[in-house]
Amino acid sequence: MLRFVLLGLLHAEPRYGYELKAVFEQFLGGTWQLNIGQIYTALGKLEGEGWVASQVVPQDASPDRKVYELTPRGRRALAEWAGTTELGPVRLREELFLKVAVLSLSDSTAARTLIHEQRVAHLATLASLSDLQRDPVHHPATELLLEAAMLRLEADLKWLDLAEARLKEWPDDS
Amino acid sequence: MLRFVLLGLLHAEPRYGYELKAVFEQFLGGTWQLNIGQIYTALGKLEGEGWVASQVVPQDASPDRKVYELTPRGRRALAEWAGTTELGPVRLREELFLKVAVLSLSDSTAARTLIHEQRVAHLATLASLSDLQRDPVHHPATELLLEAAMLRLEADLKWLDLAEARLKEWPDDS
DNA sequence: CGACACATGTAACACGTTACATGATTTG
DNA sequence: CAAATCATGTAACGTGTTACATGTGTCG
Repeated sequence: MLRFVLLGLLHAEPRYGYELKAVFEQFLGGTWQLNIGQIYTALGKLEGEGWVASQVVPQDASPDRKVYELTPRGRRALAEWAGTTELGPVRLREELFLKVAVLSLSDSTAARTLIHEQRVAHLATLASLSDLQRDPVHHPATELLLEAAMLRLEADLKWLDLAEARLKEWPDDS
Repeated sequence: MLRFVLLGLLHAEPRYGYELKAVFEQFLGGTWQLNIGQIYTALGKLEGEGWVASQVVPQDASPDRKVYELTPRGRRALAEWAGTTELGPVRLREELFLKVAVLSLSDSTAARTLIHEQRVAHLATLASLSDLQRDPVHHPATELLLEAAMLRLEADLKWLDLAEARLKEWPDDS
């Protein structure tokens, strides 16, 4: 996935690794921080598959840069990945959901505590995303991503309410 | 995460691997299918950490079973995992979001197509979850999980509408 | 000179996934 | 006997993550 996003960021113009890290993180609105090493291993793999080509560009006032650009095959791979609809049943691998569900099996008091704490945390996250959004620095696509995050947070908050109500209904029947 | 859910399922009563697979998948409402091998490697790791203890139980009418039960340390590890609130910024690593965002950079027509297809797919998934829900076979915790999945799907559908509207506003300014 | 930003890379790990191997017992 | 179900396991892979190593050029 990461590799395809890099591919997507290379679509507009050739870039080098160090730069890509910043572009990537900015594109994600800071919601996905990378270790710089990841960029280079990912680029190595992309090059191995013939999806990008590199070229060392000497620099006057800084170390040499290895600039990558999309190949035609890379362009095709990107289009194929991005154009593929997600089918099949949901993947329900969210820690929060599983924690509440598992806790409800054995210790509904702990479940309630977690719900309360998580609501506070979610509200704080929502607020910080809202602040981020107010900054008009972002690319339109980044704004979309931030809105996705907020909609999900709101959905999760709704779910926390629902979970709390359900826990009251079945006091303790593990 | 998988390991902790197994731990949670062992909280109620000791179980063996083959059984755990079925219990796990049922608990997740079928939204997380496992390869049987995963169970055994996970149990091996849990045993290595001293969180579960096993005991081979000979069987009359079937192969021997290796029954696992929670240790006190396992109980503590489970409580610590489940009781920990998720902090920090959102993790925005959803393929759908990234696909639309990446496509919007270069090919807003393709983005629109993806949005339409994904909406259809999401609605179908929502319907199948709704069917699943009508079956009253599930554990209350499983119902909660299914509702989480549905709330997220609804949020994602809302986002697809929003993304479509946004794409109309900025016709093509990569 | 030392600190810092710039720039590239490797090794090892964590976690989930798949494919494959092995064997006992029941049923047709 | 063959096939299906029950039951346990190993090896290898994919992807993301962390820690670590290395070196250049600038600025105070």
